[in-house]
Amino acid sequence: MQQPQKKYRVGVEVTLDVIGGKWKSVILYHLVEGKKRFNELRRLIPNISHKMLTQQLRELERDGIVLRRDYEEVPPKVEYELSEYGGGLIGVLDFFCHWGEAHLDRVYGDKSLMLEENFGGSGAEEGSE
Amino acid sequence: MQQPQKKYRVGVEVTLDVIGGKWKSVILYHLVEGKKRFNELRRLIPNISHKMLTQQLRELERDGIVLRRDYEEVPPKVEYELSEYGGGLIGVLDFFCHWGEAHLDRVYGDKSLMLEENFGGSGAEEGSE
DNA sequence: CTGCATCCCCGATGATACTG
DNA sequence: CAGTATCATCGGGGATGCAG
Repeated sequence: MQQPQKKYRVGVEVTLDVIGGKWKSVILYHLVEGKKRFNELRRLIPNISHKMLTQQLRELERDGIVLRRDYEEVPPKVEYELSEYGGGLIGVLDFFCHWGEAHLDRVYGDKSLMLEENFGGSGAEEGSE
Repeated sequence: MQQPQKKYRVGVEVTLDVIGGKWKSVILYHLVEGKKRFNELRRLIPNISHKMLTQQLRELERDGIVLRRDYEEVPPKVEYELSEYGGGLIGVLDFFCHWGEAHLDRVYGDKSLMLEENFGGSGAEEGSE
């Protein structure tokens, strides 16, 4: 979805470009729960790199899916949230989550075996607010 | 979705692995219309390479999304179609198509400018049948 | 804390050739 | 016509460093 010159043959391709990246929908999935700060998202998606998160957020922002609010303070504080337009994708994200779990269940018989355990259960929360 | 060892954090990731590839959903989109032969799909998706189509179809088949029927004749004749299980994705595929077109409209004001024109209009059809 | 640029590697993808 | 294998390439994405 970078260059307006890009041509598509079917609407499906467009949608995949917007939310189909390796991380896009995972980011959106977490934003459905509410506003999230940059590092908050990094903790929620431990496998994503700093660079990727920035990049994907930029694209989602450019496409109008998420809103970026910069509090312009020091230290920097930025929050990301689903835009109203992006809210139209919640239904699909929910379906994805549900379908994916059911698929694991169908294929392996026990989805719980496939989902990684929680990573930050050690109470490393920071109450900077 | 190759190795059963792969771990996921959220169902969303699973779904994206199954239908989120660059071509998966486009292939499925065309299969919604009905059975399609291999080269028929190649014509419908002119930008996909022979190898990619084969590979993606194999994965979709392995995941139970599409059914492969080999007529075992010469010349070879193979048809692909959406499985009953894969049919559960039609709703999403339809949504993707619709949402994608609306998105182009929203972003550029005229989606028709973005969709490539049909590719085989030069009458180069071969009536081998 | 958040963001941007650079370098670099590896895997995804395409081109080609060969088989049934 | 359909499938497989091999090789070359391109770009996605990770690691790192610097800036505000």
